Amino acid sequence: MTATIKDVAREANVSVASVSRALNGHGSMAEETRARVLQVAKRLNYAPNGMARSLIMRRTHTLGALLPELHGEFFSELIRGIDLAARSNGMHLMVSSSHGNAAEVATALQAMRGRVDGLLLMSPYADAGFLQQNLSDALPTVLMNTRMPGTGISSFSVDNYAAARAMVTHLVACGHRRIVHVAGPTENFDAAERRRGYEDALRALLPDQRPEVVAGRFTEESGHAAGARIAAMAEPPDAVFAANDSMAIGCLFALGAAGLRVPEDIAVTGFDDIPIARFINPPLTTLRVRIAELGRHAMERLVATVADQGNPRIETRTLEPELVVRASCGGDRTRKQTN
Amino acid sequence: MTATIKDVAREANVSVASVSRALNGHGSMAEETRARVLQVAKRLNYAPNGMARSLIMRRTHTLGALLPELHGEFFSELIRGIDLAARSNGMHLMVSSSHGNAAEVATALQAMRGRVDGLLLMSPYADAGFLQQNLSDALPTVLMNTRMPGTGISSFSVDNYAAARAMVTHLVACGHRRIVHVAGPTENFDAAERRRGYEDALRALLPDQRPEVVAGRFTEESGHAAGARIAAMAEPPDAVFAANDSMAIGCLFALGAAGLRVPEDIAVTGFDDIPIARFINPPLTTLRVRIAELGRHAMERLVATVADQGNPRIETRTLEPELVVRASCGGDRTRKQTN
DNA sequence: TTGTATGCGTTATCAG
DNA sequence: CTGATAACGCATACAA
Repeated sequence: MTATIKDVAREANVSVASVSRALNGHGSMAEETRARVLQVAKRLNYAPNGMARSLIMRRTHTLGALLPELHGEFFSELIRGIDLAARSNGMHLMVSSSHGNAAEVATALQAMRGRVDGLLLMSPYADAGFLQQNLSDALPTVLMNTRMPGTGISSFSVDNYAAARAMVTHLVACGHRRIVHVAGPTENFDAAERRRGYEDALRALLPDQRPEVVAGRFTEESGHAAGARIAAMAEPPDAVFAANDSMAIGCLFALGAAGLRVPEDIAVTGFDDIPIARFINPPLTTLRVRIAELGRHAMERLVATVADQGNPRIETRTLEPELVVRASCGGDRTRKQTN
Repeated sequence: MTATIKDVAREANVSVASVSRALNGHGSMAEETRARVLQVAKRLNYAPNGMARSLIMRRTHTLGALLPELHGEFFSELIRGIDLAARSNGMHLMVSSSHGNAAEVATALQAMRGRVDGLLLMSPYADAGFLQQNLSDALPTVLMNTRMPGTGISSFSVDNYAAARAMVTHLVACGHRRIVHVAGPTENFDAAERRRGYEDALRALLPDQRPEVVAGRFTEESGHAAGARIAAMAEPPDAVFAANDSMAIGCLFALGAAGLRVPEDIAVTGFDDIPIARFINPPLTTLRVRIAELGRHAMERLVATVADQGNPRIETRTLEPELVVRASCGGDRTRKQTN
């Protein structure tokens, strides 16, 4: 059995109160006593029980992160930022994943109660009503990329719509006419926003072109499959805008395997700017979302909210991704089009 | 304030004991009472406090994972497996990272005490003595890729040495003579084993060749830098064996950017078979480590150990990575060498 | 079937 | 400066 505070007290011939004082540095006590207690504690390899401590202190020193998934480069980056912020603030991190639908989020939410001081929630599948109903207002919460209830909750999100429009605008400016969109899961809010941006921009800029969407699931595999389908089209498009980089990369390889040259025959662009995008060949034009930074900011806000308690300042930050043009698409393309 | 068991008891006109019974299904009670309690609990949106529950039950239903890092495709895969096993066994997951040295591991170990039912530890920087001293034998522990204390602790690891030898053997069989190794961090045990395998195999197979090692840090960036250095060598080698795929991929792009053709001029191979390796072009020959599966197995063992308690079966599994040959290197290469 | 009382390990309040 | 002792929220042996 692990040593408890009582064991230390007995061995050091003091009360448990004194042990607690010695360890936490509260109150004043004889230096001699303190030294003895500390020595015994070390000898017994004593470590305070987190549960008991949390129970009375009403602080678990743990922050929860409810994410739809843990897997893939996007979440890897996100977790990096989250972990960084948590750790640098002396907080533990509890992660929970695979919330493909609202019901699972509800369950996870319940399970976190009394285990964490605050919650970072990213749930692209839950709507405002659900959140309104399931979010305990006793538990400090920060939302990420989630349709916000509009009130009382800090929220960090990416302006998917505006960014998608920017990408389409860029492609059109490069002279592309038939631009296909490889979409994310239909129930996913981010995916829906990106698609909406694509469709609106296309209709506004190229009224004679009909938006054309190929389904994907945000994974490399699904991007690969989408690429294969695109390459097999009767008349392949001259540009592909994938809803995220993973799919863009999968698509890239599929198109290459099918004999299409990128970017000469067909341009491919993505969304996120995940680390691998820097190295991929042919170069990938994409929309840079500083994922890790976004996660870190959200977590920092959560820490502040937990610390403030009485005075929770609401922060709503919307980040517009930055267009990163890596593939050259200017001169040649335009000329080819105007010919 | 969040509702407690007392609130439910008061509202339902029963004792807290009855509420507890109703919720946990223990003991027998009038169906009518149970229904009333459950209804009140739902109305009050009551959820048991995890801390208090853990304190008395002596089970936190939480498993801890101490990893050197959370970032990158390798850990992304690992976490996937870990999370999968934890969740499918109804366990919460607490992660802790960035243990670049033994001291940090010790701190993290302390912090986990009393917060988790069991620990999955991957610490390529800690040695047997350290573990012997810091691992509480009260806390079920499973080791991953860690020099084992040899006794009493389940351990799952990759046979880095044998795999590295296999890779060198393959390269030599393909006709390569000057094989450079891009190593991982020197203090990292996995990295050291892979390097040892490379050196031993090279000395055994090609006694006239001197092992040549370029430093790396397991990251894509460091692989890229290593590739640049290799391309700049007076007489570039005809093969590169990187200690992991991330570096191999970074290296690949750097070599390509420097005008070297892969695999015609120089072969590049890696270690891990991370997901992206399937799509990369030119194809990457690598050593497949079923990372997610390894994580899942380790976690399953941990769950079993936690459940057994009195009778902890020790399981030591060593996984030998499988050679995945994606790049063709047979005919041409051999001919070129023999000319 | 139900309620009372005790304890889990800790911190905090109050006397001494 | 130190030691009892009461919480914290919950589960359970025991009594009713």
